[in-house]
Amino acid sequence: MAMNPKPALPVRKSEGSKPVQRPQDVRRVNRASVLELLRERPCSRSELAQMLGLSKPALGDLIGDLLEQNLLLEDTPTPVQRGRYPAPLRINPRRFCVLGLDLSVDNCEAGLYNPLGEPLEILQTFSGVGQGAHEVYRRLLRASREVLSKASMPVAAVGVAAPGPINFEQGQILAPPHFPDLHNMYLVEQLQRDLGLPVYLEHDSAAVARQYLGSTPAENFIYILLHRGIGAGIVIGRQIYRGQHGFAGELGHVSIDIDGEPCPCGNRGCLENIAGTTAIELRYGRLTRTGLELSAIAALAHSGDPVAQLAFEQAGRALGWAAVNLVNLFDPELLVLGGPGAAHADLLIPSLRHHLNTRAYPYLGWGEHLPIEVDTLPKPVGIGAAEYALGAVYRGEIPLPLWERGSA
Amino acid sequence: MAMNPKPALPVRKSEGSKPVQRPQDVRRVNRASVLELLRERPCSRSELAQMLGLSKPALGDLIGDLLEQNLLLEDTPTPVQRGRYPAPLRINPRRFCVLGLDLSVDNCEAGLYNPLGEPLEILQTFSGVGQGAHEVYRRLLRASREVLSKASMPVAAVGVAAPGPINFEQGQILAPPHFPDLHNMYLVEQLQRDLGLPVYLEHDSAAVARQYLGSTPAENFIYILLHRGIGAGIVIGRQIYRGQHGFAGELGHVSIDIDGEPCPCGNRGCLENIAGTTAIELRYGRLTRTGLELSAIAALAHSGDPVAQLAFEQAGRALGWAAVNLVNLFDPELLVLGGPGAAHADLLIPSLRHHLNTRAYPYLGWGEHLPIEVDTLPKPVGIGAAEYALGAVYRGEIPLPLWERGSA
DNA sequence: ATATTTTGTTAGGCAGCCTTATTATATACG
DNA sequence: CGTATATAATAAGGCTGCCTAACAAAATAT
Repeated sequence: MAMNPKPALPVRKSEGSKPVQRPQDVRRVNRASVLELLRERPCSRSELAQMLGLSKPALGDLIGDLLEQNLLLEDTPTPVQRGRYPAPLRINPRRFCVLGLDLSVDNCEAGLYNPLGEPLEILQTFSGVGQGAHEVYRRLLRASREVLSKASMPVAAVGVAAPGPINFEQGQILAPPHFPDLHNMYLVEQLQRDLGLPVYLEHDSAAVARQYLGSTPAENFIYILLHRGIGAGIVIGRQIYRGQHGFAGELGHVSIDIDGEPCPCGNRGCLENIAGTTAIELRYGRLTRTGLELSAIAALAHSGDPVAQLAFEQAGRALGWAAVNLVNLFDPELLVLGGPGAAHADLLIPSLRHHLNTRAYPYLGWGEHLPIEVDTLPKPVGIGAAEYALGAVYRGEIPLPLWERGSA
Repeated sequence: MAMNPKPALPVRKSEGSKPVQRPQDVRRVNRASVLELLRERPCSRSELAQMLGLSKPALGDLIGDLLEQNLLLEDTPTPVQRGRYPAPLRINPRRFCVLGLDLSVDNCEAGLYNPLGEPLEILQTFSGVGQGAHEVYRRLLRASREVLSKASMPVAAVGVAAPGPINFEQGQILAPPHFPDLHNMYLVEQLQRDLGLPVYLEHDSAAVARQYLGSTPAENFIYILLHRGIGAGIVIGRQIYRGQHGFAGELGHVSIDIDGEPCPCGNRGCLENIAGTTAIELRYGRLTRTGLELSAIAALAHSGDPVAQLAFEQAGRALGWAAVNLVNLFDPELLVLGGPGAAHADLLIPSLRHHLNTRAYPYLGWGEHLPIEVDTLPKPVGIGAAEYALGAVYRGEIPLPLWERGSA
């Protein structure tokens, strides 16, 4: 089933920024802006109008639509200052929900999220790497159905994050190096058929970056996802950049050493063979002839073990090198470290920071001033996947499921 | 004069994509689209309507505006097929012109360009590196005024390309390593004052990329500018990406070797110290104890000199390494080589291509299929600078200068 | 009580697009 | 030569979505 030669259904391209060519598109744009602002915090009509630079009547009209669709709730006005009290508007957290899936090498996760992106119900299991496409997909579907059965509100869409590379046109996973079961799987088509919902597929690293957009005002940043591999979610103008073939951000396969060790990917000296979590474990293992897991090595490093510290330091140094190059190429506003490796960011950041401070193009000390944030959110990939689905609803790409009038 | 502590005039941010929030903005967007299409080739109203996906009446109306402003000319209908002949519309090449300036290390160039970006008049001289900010600016201004005096149509705006880094907010050149005369110069403010025209400042590498946009349909590509330094113009969705501080694309200071030679920029193993034109000259010089210029070395390489060939091959290999990393990070659709170094692209490309083919993330052979084009346009930087000014006119950011009615 | 301030709505208008119908200009062909 | 057909461009009327100006509502200040 995973090997269908061709997809039959039309496949949704996600995050498609349609051209703005007519007045109706303006409405779509403004509607999405309103919802994005309201995700941050409740606002009154006046406040929204001012923030967006639109007139009060225009905004009132727009809000009217959203209220009618029950996407927003209007709370009772609360005292603020003198003058009529503003009526706080907020997103209706019970209007609908979305399903967010994370299909990673060792994690198979299905979660329900409310319109604010908050988790309602999460089911985590193993993806079953090495047991074949059929089995992997079966687990994913089973988890999805189980979670869906618990939904207490209509489900609008599904977002799924998977390792790249991905063919977005066809909704097909191509050839993730550490997850051969998925090779050439038409994931979108299958899920759409089996779940009967619109499905949005995204890179895992793009998904986490998408998720992080919610908690940062940064316009241009790079989210470095540290796990066995290393991915980069590239955000430009608050848009995820995917590349021509949906392939951008393979930071793990950037070469740090032109004559380095060959990597299965074809390149040499790939970053992820030096700074990926597996690489850290292997390095420590080679030095000590043991086979500890990452967290154990981190614990040793914290308790002063110099070899364990070295293992992390070398990874940090390589990441620092990568960071310098990213800065000189992208000039981002922010770097974010996330994923399993980021749990031990305190061991990586000192050498990363040192490299960045001393080597990034030094004018005005942009290297020194570049903030590095650590994303500690528990399940960032699944949330990111859900965000894609949410975004589609916000942009009005998906017809909203019906709701029972009166169920505030 | 070049050291004004603060700029007084409001400085124009160039290429600012204003938000689309109201119906009028839709017009602006569609107007710019029409003009971009007509730059490629003359089209009829029907053809334009179909290409843009707009209705014929809407397009007719828009064209009416543009004709009224004399920005377009309507030629006599010519036989094409049966049915009424379409009236070809084209951009009026005599409606206005723009000034394009290139202030590079060894090139100081002022040119007039018509609305199609075609050069009308170009004056090339030396920038006077090492003679101080005052002298450099004097030369630029003098060349500008001399060229402007030859203008036979109203001048709408000025575009100027300079080496980075640049502070775009302030219109200030910061600290180009090879051109200390320019450090901290408020170029935009001075030019606006001295020329009395709106001025748009851009990186040299971004400018050439902007220029190349005119001759390629590619959405996402990277223009690699090979001169003493190496710059990258990053184009995403047919927009130049500048980075948070207008600093993106410093490809020359990406490190190819974490333990390589120190570079004045603070990093080690910088690409431009291996593959820049100066680096090639130096490498050949070290090997042969001579001091030839690049073109002489290239001539020797063509005539079979193995040392000269090696000097280019090593640069090509480093560029290939960079290309692989760019592909794995950006997944571009196209790479373009331009600038003085690109004149000898035939000596660089074989090893570059080899590296790219064997090492880029191999799925579907995207490395192998990635086209590499060589930009052979004679003065690409000046044209690129002019393009920025043209774009501003097309987007309607600049009030068009008056014209004498009747001067078709 | 009355003035003031702030929020939100109503009414009327403009811009820009669409659809449908009409006019203009050409070829094809009996 | 006249009519059918095809294509281009315009005209008329309508819808959407924004704006401004005026107004109604709801609170505080005095």
